[in-house]
Amino acid sequence: MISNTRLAVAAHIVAVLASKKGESVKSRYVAGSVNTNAAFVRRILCSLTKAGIVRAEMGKSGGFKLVKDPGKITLWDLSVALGEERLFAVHKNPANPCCPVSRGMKESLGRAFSRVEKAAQAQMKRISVKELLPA
Amino acid sequence: MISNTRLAVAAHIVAVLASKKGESVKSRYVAGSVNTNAAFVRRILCSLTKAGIVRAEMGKSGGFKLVKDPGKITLWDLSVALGEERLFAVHKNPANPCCPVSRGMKESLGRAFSRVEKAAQAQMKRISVKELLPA
DNA sequence: CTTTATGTATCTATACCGGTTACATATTTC
DNA sequence: GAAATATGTAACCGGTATAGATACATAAAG
Repeated sequence: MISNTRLAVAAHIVAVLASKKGESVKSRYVAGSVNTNAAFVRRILCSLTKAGIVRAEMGKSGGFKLVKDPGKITLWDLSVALGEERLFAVHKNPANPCCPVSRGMKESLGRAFSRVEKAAQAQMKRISVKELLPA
Repeated sequence: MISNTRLAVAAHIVAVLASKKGESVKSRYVAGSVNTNAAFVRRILCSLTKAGIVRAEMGKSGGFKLVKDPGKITLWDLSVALGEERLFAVHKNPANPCCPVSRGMKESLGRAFSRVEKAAQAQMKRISVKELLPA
């Protein structure tokens, strides 16, 4: 049902920063842990920076460090930072005005999906990055 | 977070069948309500048929009809029928064996995501197609 | 036998995902 | 001040998924 892995990668990235306990970490190092390239990691780190989860330091001897306590950064925080809070998509085909079912369907689906997403959201708020770290 | 709209379309399709109260409905008619083409609708109806939610009748004067009570067909039933029960994806990059965080990350993420999916699933089981129909 | 439905394969345009390169900008270091 | 090296971000690319469209074999009714 899902397409991209950005939430997973974001969580991985933050976990790496958390494991360094506030030290400055370079995107290249993080990329090594995720096993991807540094530019992709920076793209995600950029969203996290704008969300105030991470601080970026420019220039030589730059890098990234966590701003918040890893125990207080939840999966939901990351989803919001990435702008990916929706779990379902409704088709965009225009409703058929001749069909009563079609007329109300997209609104009904929107409400139904919102209920499910709300339940998921509640759970995501209960899972912090700290729980992803090795014991 | 989601890419495809098959669950939404499947729900729409079943709602149309439900509104016809067990009568046989042609894929072409359903396609008119969803505002898409009949082959796409049949592709989804095929999954629903295999899942026992719908019965297909071949040949001239063929069509589709609901097998189950619309009040007993849930969003979760449809997701299972479509083989789309996962909401999140973990990146497939191999773990970096030198990094303790990386070593455990994919398992940790799998567990975390499963918890969220379970919450979503519980909610999806509580929403039936009947609730999507106009009052 | 003709008509007309489903089942399914194939083709296509579009979009997205993630990898990659490149380079402007910022900041430390010398 | 100049060199070195980090982030920020745009641009491009190949792979893949989505959904639309056509086509046709198969099945059943008339």
